[in-house]
Amino acid sequence: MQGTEYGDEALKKSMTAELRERLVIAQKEGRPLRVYCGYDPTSTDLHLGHTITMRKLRQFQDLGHEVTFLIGSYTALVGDPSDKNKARPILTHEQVAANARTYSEQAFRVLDRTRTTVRENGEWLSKLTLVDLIRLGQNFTVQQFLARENFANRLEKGEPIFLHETFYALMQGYDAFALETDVQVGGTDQLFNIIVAGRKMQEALGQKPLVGIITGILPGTDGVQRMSKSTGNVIPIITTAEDMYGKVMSIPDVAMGLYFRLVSRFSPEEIVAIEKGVADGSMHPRDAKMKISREIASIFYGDVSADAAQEGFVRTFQQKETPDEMPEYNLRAGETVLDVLLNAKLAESKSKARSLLEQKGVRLDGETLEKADAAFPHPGVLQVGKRRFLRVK
RNA sequence: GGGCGGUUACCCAAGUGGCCAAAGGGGACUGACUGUAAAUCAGUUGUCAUAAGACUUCGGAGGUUCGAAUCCUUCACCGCCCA
Repeated sequence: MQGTEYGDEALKKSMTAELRERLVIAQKEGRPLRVYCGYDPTSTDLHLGHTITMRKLRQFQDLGHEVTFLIGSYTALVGDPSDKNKARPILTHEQVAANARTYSEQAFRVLDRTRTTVRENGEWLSKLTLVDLIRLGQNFTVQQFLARENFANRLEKGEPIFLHETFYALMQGYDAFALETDVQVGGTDQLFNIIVAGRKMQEALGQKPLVGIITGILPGTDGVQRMSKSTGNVIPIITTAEDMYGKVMSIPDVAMGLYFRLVSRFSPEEIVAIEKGVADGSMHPRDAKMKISREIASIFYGDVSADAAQEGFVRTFQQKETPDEMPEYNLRAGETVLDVLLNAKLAESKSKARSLLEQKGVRLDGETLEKADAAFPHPGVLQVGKRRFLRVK
């Protein structure tokens, strides 16, 4: 139950007890637990936030249980209203299919490919008839939905709650039934979908209600809002060790604890020791953050790449040397400073490029460039702001 | 189906005929300070133009006016109340 976040002690206790009980039952029956977590293919990239539940799945996997990586091909067509102030845009079949393709491949960065079943909930959800759906709906009341925090908030603010959004929980509950789920893993935003919808649905359809493993939610690089592509604060899985290391280094200190607990392999004792060190001043918070950055880069890219990323980071940002690797740009005859900034996509418009120059945010080999319309002085390392570099040749 | 209110830039939100490219806040970006942290301070934040200025933008379309985010018509969408 490490790294879980139920927001309610009683629920945590009962879930812990039920999990124990379920393990005993499964052992008697000589079968592993059926564990799943669903991921809606709403974008092409998985990010660090997704990996919390994936790591939980991995733990079950390593203990010999049966894990299903469920792609919410059908639920993505509806859009989960969880933790959203607004209704999500509805995706088309084509978008969902395209996103789903890339998902499982990324997931195997964490999951054991040979022991993972990948399924899509379209398999069973597409077969439900309207009458089936209505029958499923008989197990729930409007009040139960209105009691949910996010719906209640929207109701109070006079914002729309669309009828289709209520179907999402039903669909997810039906997934739990279709997979004969023993254990479902999900973030706190999934509390309702798992604990209310999933369990109730299973009970109504004659199954033993599942045990919910509810994990904490990882804040994004801003340190406050949940990591999500639409917020623009994600650390993607598919990137480079350098990028991943740098992005973790840029999170605010207050978010460090959650990163340690949710997405690292450090033991609770190690984490407490590090935090104690930071608190009593024996460890610089920067060094603690370097630890977690290296750790995360290492999980996805291995120790060698993680160490290299760390070295590069220290050289570039602590010793202010130019990084070894950076994008390159071939200077063409007659190009001005403005042209280069624009063509290399370091600025999105001429106005923006000009203001970067005015604000002394553009340097060539360490020298501040100021004249937008002057010919580009000479090949060298162009730096925009603190972290963007370009080798102009 | 009826009555009322609403739709403004990345987001929230002010503006109800010229002083509006549009207050304020958030976010983002740049600089200072730092630990590529936070906080703080200063600046930038529609496009084009060295500049003067020009052009596009206030849900869509049309109209009134010398002049519209602001008035009128109409369409679309949202909320509230009534049924």
